[in-house]
Amino acid sequence: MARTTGSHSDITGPRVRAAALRLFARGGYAAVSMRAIAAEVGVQAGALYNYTPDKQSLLFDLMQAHMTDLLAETPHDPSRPAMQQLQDFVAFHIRFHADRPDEVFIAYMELRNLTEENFAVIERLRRDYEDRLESILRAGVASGDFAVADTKIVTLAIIAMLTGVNTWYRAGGRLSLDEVVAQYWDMVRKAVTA
Amino acid sequence: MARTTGSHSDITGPRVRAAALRLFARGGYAAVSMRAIAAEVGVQAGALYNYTPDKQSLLFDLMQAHMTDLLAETPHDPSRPAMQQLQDFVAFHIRFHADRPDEVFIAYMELRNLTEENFAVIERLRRDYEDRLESILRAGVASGDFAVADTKIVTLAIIAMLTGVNTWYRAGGRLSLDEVVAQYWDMVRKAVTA
DNA sequence: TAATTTAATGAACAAGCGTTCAAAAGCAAA
DNA sequence: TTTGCTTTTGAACGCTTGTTCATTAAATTA
Repeated sequence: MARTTGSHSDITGPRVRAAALRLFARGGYAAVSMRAIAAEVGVQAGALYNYTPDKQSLLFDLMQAHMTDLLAETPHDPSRPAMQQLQDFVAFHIRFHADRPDEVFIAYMELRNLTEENFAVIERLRRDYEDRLESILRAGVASGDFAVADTKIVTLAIIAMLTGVNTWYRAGGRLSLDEVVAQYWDMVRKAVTA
Repeated sequence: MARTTGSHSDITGPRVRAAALRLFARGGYAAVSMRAIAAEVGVQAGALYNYTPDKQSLLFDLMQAHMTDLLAETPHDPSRPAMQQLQDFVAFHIRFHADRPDEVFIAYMELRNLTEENFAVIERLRRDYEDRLESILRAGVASGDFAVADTKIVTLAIIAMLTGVNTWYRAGGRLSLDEVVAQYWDMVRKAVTA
């Protein structure tokens, strides 16, 4: 009994999500039709509704999965010095985001296409992630390692700067990811120290 | 003869652009219908076509006007020390963008909804703006004022960081724009010096 | 092989899309 | 008041949208 009552195909389901991810990232949620997603999967539009209740859930599930992964993988070790925690965070953020350009693009561009309830959920996860960084900054200020006047502003500035990497970085380009991480860490380190 | 043959209303035209700007910024280009824009202006959809050949031109004209304004107002005085040119640039960028949240939002979010030709035009203007900053960084490196390994990366990092202000800054909030400018200048200055 | 469950089809739905255009309305000059 | 031009209307066009559902096909279990 490999197939349980009520279960759906374990092949088509992931392909639907993958197609939605690709197409949403390239064309934008509003501009991508269910028929276009179905065509990418090689199926008729009606079949998609075996795997998602509606188009909105398709978007929301992608964004929620991305944010949940992000939070689950974020390094977190308060026992380490703040400076090293910050370095770990910078390296992690750049690498994690470089690995998932489509997810990142959607997470930043399609917020306004979420329903009010769904938006609140994603926004909360985003804030949780920001809080991880701000905690590090506050620890560094407390220990005297960082010279930061307003940890909230610096948090947002660092995240904006790091996420900006995704607008230009391409694997196999002029710079390796190691070099990118090193350069950004150099800027961040200098910006938060006296 | 206040009205010249072939001219269009000088009242409705600007209102159409203003409505398109507002609605595109709030809902996204693809999700905003011509009928919605018309309703915002208080007119029927057909009337819009007295002021724009099509929806695409409405978007393109808004973005082009924004980028042209940006470039026209960017401070540029190579005779000043690089450090002061950079400070001027940072202050200008933050203030200019804070004044035009809708235009900025559209300019960053709706690039993919431009036709290929229109995209090339906007992309070129964006690159021109980046080059302004990179010129300042190169001058500072040449004069020994800046310690920057890769001016291209630092250019993109600074612009991403500064533009990020628009995601959270609201007039009348916790911080004045002067304070925001001061904090960001502090970070940028430290990041580009040894 | 027969019975049962799951997955996909393909047509249909009401609604909305960008755009066009003949007709009507509004206004300035003569 | 009449003439001529500008602007708006309102209907219509062909097409696409998200979603539903009875039917068919396929695969699994018995």
